[in-house]
Amino acid sequence: MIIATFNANSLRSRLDVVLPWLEANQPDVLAIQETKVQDVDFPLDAIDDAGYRVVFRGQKKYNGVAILSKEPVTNVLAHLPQDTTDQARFLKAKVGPVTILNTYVPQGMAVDSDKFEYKLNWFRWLREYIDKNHTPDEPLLWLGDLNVARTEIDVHDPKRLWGHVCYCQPVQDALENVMDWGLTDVFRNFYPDEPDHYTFWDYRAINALAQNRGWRLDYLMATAKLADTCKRCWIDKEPRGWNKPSDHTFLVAEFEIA
DNA sequence: ATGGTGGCACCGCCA
Repeated sequence: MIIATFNANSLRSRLDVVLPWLEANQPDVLAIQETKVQDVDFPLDAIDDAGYRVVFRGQKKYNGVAILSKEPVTNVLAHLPQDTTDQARFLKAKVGPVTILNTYVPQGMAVDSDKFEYKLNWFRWLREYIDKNHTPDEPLLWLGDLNVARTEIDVHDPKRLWGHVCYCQPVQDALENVMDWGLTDVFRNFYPDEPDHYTFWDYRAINALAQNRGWRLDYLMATAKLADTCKRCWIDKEPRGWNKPSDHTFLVAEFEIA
């Protein structure tokens, strides 16, 4: 079972990347963040033609999440109950035995902003949600754009970037607190202590991708039961068919699970 | 270089 995650920065603008990637890689599941499309305008036909079922939750202009799957999807929940602002950042679905929590965690804007406080709260709400509704012995996968670089090897310039909303002590603590529930960083399991593995390159910075000035902000966080079945995990930097400067890329894992 | 550009929907906001 191949499961992937991708921040699209507008799904409709990135169909020319997503559709060929689906065709070439045939994942069982692709979780997408920042679809940036209202549900009424979701590109259902294109996804259907690619051979995928899809559940989604979007809103105008910002955020938006979707889960594409070859197999039927059940147990769908389209908002994090504790988050009363309802910003289309959370989508839960079950595919086969695996519960998938697809999230677009708030970026946070600035550490002294209300949005940063919202970001920290968001992690707390997620921890509360899984505490109440799941157990660590289930095959569960929390994935998506988590907007946190976990450690100094997850950013290209840790000295300069320390204090950024995606790389500072409060967000690292907030993320680890969710992981403490019983989740493991699947990619890091395969490449412990190796720097220079990134999933995001800021397209506003000149040559960020070419010089690998990136961040690791996207994750597959699995319970032990699921992580133990993971045979490989990789960041797919191949789909450079972007007609615009790149942003996030695909993070993929293969699980040996029915 | 503490900037930059792209996306969406509106006359700016967010990343």
